[in-house]
Amino acid sequence: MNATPQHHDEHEAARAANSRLVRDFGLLIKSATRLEQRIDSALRRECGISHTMLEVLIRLWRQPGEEVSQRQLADDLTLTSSGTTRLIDRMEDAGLVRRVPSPGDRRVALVEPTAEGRTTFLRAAAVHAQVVEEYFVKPLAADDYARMTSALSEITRALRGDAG
Amino acid sequence: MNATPQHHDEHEAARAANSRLVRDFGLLIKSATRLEQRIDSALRRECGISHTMLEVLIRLWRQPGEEVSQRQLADDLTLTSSGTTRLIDRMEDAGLVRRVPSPGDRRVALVEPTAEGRTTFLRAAAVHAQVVEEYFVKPLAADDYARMTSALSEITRALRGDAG
DNA sequence: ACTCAGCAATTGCTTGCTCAGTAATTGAGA
DNA sequence: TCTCAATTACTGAGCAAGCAATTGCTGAGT
Repeated sequence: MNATPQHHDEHEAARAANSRLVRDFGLLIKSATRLEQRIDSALRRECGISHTMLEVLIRLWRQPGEEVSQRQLADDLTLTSSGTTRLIDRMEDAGLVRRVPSPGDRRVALVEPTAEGRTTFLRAAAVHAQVVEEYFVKPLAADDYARMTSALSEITRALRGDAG
Repeated sequence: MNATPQHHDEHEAARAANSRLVRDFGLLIKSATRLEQRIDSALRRECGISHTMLEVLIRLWRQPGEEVSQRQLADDLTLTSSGTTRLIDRMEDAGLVRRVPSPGDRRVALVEPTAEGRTTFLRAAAVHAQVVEEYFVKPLAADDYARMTSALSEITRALRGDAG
């Protein structure tokens, strides 16, 4: 046993790296990352779109008839406005959505799905559901699933609470 | 009420976008993404490192004395080997780690933390713990927290199970 | 002993994002 | 009515990741 400051720090570092908190939180990040990667590659392979694009399409059909601006999309997807601009560029090029000037405010561009966007969305949603079912629902007992989603709601609420 | 195929598809699309599965899974991705962003920006601001770099440091102190290759880091962090190469490049430039040729296999580069890496890690771990405590532990009842982590273990197990 | 399939790390190129800065438009207060 | 701070979208530059191809090395089968 050596009691130099270095040895003390090494011990502290090992403690920190193996703490409960670190381990558990790592699990959350890792599961989410891997799940998203899995969905993304399935969608690219089978529908030619990214997971982010699917999230846009989901948002566009959340409340049919609602006018959705890029700003709203940016907020809902946790993207910057420039990221959103270029995402919509790509989706427009792919024929999935179109930009329509807002009648009420000439600064905003509303985003609308096209007919092609709709058929792609229907296929993509099926792929998405299949992967989610397999790796999110199936591994969990029904009880755990319910608790998990309520816990996640709490977390997003806490995060939304303050700025940053 | 119009019964054209288009109307049927619109209805299907709205149903898909509002399904339980989609909503719940979106919650998981969004919480994880936002939490990670929050941690990343706190770490950059207060310690000058990214969240990914912290994950490397955590891994390096998981089993002190263990030899860790870039390949192992890549697997544990869910990164490609090229991504890992450049990540370690940056960390080496920042003085946090150093590459050491493996004595047993001249293909592999072992990654070791430096003294500076250790002090940075200790500060970063404190920042990390604080954010995790605030937005992951505190919003959850103790009971929910325990169930959540066991559920996450199940998910990672399911994901690890098959290739992908 | 030699070959060769396979693995570790690296590099060039591409993608998808952020940040910082810009231009047009809006709406609230003097 | 006019002004000006805030807001929307967009653009250029930069960064961190992935994919594909390359290099150097290893170890198993002949």
